[in-house]
Amino acid sequence: MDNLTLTRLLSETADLLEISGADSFRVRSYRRAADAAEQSTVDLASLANDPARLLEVPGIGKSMAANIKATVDTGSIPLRDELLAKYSAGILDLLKLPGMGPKTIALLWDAGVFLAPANTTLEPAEAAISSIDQLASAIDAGRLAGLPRMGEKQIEKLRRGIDEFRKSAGRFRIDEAEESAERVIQYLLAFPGIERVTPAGSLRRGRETCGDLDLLVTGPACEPGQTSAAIEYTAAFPGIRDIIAKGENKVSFYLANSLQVDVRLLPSRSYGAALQYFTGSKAHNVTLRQRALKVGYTLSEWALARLDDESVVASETEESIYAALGLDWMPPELRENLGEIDVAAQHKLPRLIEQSDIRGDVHMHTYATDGRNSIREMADAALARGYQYIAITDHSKNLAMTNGLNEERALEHIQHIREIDREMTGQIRVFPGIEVDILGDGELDLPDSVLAQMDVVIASIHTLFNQPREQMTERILRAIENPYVRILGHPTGRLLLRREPFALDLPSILRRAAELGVAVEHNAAPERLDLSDRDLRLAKELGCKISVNTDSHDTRHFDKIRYGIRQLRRAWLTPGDVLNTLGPDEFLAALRPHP
DNA sequence: GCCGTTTTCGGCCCGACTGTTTTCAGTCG
Repeated sequence: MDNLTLTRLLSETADLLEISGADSFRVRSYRRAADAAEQSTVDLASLANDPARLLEVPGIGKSMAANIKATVDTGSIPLRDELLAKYSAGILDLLKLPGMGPKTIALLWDAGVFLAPANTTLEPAEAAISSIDQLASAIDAGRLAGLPRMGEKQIEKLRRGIDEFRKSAGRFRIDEAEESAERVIQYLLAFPGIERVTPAGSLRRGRETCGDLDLLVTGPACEPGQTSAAIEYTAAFPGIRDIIAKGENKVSFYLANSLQVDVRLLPSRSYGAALQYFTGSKAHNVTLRQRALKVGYTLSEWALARLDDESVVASETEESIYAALGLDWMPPELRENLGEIDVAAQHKLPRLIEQSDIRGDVHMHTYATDGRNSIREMADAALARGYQYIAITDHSKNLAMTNGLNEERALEHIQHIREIDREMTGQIRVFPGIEVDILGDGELDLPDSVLAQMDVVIASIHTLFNQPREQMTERILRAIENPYVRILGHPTGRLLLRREPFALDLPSILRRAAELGVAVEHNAAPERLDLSDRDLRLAKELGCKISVNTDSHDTRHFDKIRYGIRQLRRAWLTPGDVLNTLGPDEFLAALRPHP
């Protein structure tokens, strides 16, 4: 039972409780426990028989500890099973529909919308329809009309929501969301009277995916009473597919790619409060507001104000709000309620790693294999970025598809790399390297005699990634035992939103890598970002060396480093935690020594 | 269901928008 499963079970229990009309604070405690499981770097299930340690986790009390134990023993939570027996599992999908909350589900449930239709002669495959499908057919059959709060518009909203759900269930990668945001921002800035547009929400916090886009807009056209022109202009953005809502201060719509965008117009005097509020995260804001209450203030998206006479204490900038609460300003990446507020109160926030700290990139390909540029072109592009070193790490022979290097070509390639390195003396170092493939049995596909010539040996899995978990784990553990391996490449193989990560026992791998001094790569490409912020925190806790690289196949790809950096920041990593902040000689010296 | 510098009981974050409810409930972030 991993934390992810536990998180799902706990939050499903919370959803079901809410539908059943349970006490909202009881629901909240299940959600808090789910959050705790999601964020924890320790496998909570492994502590099931150690209640004392479980109870140390904030949000876990006696009942939750018992629930966790039950999940280990039975694979589920008794309360969840009980509720699922009453409702059906598919009912949880309904919560994903816009406008559909627990109360409405309960209403529809009581009205019998989800009872199996009588007299069906459906084949079993067709009979197994989801609650969403049942809802759709209930709408079509007109069975919602006449129910309380179910007017024409409400029903139409549900119908649209179902279409939306079927078209794109899910989140958007941060780079895609960023690109969409940029288009809307450019459009908005063209309006006279709009001065500033700032993305808030998960995009500002640098999460790897975004569910929707929050854009905060300010300027003379956003002052109270003056907003109608700007609202109409916003609603006329040519990329809009459907308007969801249009009010005095807010327009919500779907873009053609189904990304939801919320544009909010704000008076400049509340800009800081709004930015703070809409940046979140929700958990961070809840804790912050509790803190405000304790000192006699109330915090909303409009201002931090005194409770007694409602006078405004701070509102124009985030800094002033945090300062009024005795806190240092916090980078958005830290605002996940993982202790940042306490640390900010002690004025001990770490100096997070920044893109400008990065002095080299040691994973990239050239047209010797599947890259698109030469060694020299890659080196020039890296130099133009201000890097002090790179490593050329083309593929090895097992990846025939990429024209991977065999022994002979690999040795030849090294000579070319060394030539370029000499040519560029005094400008940038170019290290010879290789991305060697880990075979199905954990062996590498090039002999040690070749690897011994390389400064940077990255071992990565490229094939057979569907092997069972134990086998995949064993395979990587064997590979990093090879004394020439200095970096474990894209360790989880995750391709965000396209493929599941490898099935792996990542903690065991990280632990062993730390023992051996093998660095673990954080692949910075947004479609990879293969170590989540939680994985990165674990890697740091275990004392792993971390190398952040772009795996560039093209000179233009170097810029992807920014996504990797944001993920590192979300994991509270400082320059000292990441090898690439070192200079060229120090970087090589920090890697596992050659035998 | 959790938690404690007022509390082992009695609290637990806040406001806007929507649709339909002529005064407010539900959803959302």
